[in-house]
Amino acid sequence: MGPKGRILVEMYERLLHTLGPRHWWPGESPFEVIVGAILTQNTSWTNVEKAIDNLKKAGMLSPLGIRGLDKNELAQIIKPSGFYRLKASRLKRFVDFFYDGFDGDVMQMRSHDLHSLRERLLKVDGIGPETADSILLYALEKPIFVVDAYTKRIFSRHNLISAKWSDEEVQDMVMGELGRDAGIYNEFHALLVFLGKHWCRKNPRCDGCPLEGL
DNA sequence: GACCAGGCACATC
DNA sequence: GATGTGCATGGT
Repeated sequence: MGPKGRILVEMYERLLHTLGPRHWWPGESPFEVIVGAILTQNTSWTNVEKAIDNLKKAGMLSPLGIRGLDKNELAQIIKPSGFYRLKASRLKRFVDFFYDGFDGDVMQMRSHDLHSLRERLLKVDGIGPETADSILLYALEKPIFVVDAYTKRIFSRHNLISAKWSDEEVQDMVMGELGRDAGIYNEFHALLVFLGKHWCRKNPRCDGCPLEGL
């Protein structure tokens, strides 16, 4: 582990101790996590919750449910999450992929290795790097670190990266420094998002931030 | 009423 | 490779 790794560990420990474990991802089943990952693309989580509640009330929060729904009906159900026509198509394409490749079975999908799954997910139209990685980590418990806008903002603020780094470069750096550990990646990403949402946004000047001085 | 939110695909240079 | 645009709702 290099100097950056030591800063990452310090950052992780401080966040964990001050904020506490985040128990991510919110969702009662791996499939719900996957749906949330697609619906939250460039969208606030409160809007996603409304859409997921609608799906639950309609009894359609399942692979079969979504597969059986007409795309326009699905779009109406998930409307609060925004980009609803686009996301209806993306959900439908994911469940098609899920049945074609894995019989709609999370355990079967989980039995494949990380890198082949990532490649296959990225071929699904509407699933990009962050959505794929969130699915891999939070629904399938694969050891991959999720990079999002918060991650890059916080890391570059603390001089671990420059703003120019690609998401993949950031991911490689973190995984190289911390080693492969799904539990750490899970908690770390959750803590960074929590910090970004509940601290950075309200305190842009960083007064009293848990990471002050780092 | 602007601005933002846990992206992604696609066009253009 | 870098940059710009459409997609849409609901909260601040």
